[in-house]
Amino acid sequence: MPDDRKMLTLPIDEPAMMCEPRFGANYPRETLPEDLARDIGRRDSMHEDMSNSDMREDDLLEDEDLSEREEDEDEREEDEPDANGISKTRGPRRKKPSKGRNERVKVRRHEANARERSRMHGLNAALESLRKVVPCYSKTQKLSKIETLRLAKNYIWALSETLSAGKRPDLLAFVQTLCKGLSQPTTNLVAGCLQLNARNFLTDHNGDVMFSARPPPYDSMYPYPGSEASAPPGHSSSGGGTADSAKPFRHYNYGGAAYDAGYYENASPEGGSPHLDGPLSPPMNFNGIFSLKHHDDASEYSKSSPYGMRYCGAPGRAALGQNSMYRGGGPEARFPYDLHLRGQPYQPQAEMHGAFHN
DNA sequence: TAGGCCATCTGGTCCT
DNA sequence: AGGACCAGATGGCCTA
Repeated sequence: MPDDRKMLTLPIDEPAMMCEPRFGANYPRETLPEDLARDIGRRDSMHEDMSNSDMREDDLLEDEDLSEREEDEDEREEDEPDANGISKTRGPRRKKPSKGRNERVKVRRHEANARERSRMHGLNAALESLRKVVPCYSKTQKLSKIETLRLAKNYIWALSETLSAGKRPDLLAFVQTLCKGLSQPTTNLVAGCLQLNARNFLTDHNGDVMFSARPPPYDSMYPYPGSEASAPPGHSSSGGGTADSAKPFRHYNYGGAAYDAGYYENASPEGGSPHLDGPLSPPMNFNGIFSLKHHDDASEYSKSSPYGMRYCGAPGRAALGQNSMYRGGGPEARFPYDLHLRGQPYQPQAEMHGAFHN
């Protein structure tokens, strides 16, 4: 049940994508925002009725010096013998914590709480960054933490599969992979982002996603020149969908690698990562592979990453970005994606955004 | 009202 | 000693 109800008590500046701040950075008490300090004070009164919760540490240290003199008296009160005259406590006598020491412990506890809050805020900021680079990002309907992590794992796995296979994935199978292990609401969300009929998804008791009908084929959403001509007759996809809902699967030749059905057949993110050699490691910073983001503010998304990546239907047409890891090389270096600057409008992508907007 | 999700507090452990 | 990290506990908010 993703929601946007909770508000951070501490405003976090949007961290640069893939450049998270160190968690639990030093958070000295005196730099606490006013509202946070107030919050701490409120909690103090709530939990322990601490009258001087906002006392500064140096004040407390002063107080501790003063109370040091009282320690002897404190110790005298300690270690009273029981009815049999035997001391209740054995071993070295422990000093009863002085009042000043207690205060100092409380202050340290508050500082630790503030650091912990800060650390968790950093963690949440990182999670928010992750939400933005996995499919179906929405400001209004946020994925829960656990679902974000699951979807990210599936996404990485699916992209790795794409890279390792070096051929064009089937949209159906791609979404199938994305939805593995996700809750039904999240599956519906992903399906909604993809403009797939959620009824096509059937989550079995193992949490695996199955399909009862074939959603619009990938090629219908990403038409490419000459695709119809290259479609082998009678070639159907692995989706096992109904014939009436699916176009005939078009065999796709890309750089010598045939794009065929069953791309993710029997594949599961749980089964370990696909084998990757050399430069074909999972892309860490390439997002929007299928431009499936569900953005409320496209301009913000544009700022999040300097590059977008679009599936390129036409082999060889890609104008790889200067920073592309696949840049250079001969025909074998061709890759089914092309990069474009996020700031530059890309018509097909804009169309896709429209298509994926509910 | 139960359950899910979340933020926060807290004490323990490990490391520097 | 102090900070980072972690996990359990707790309470609030929201939805089905």
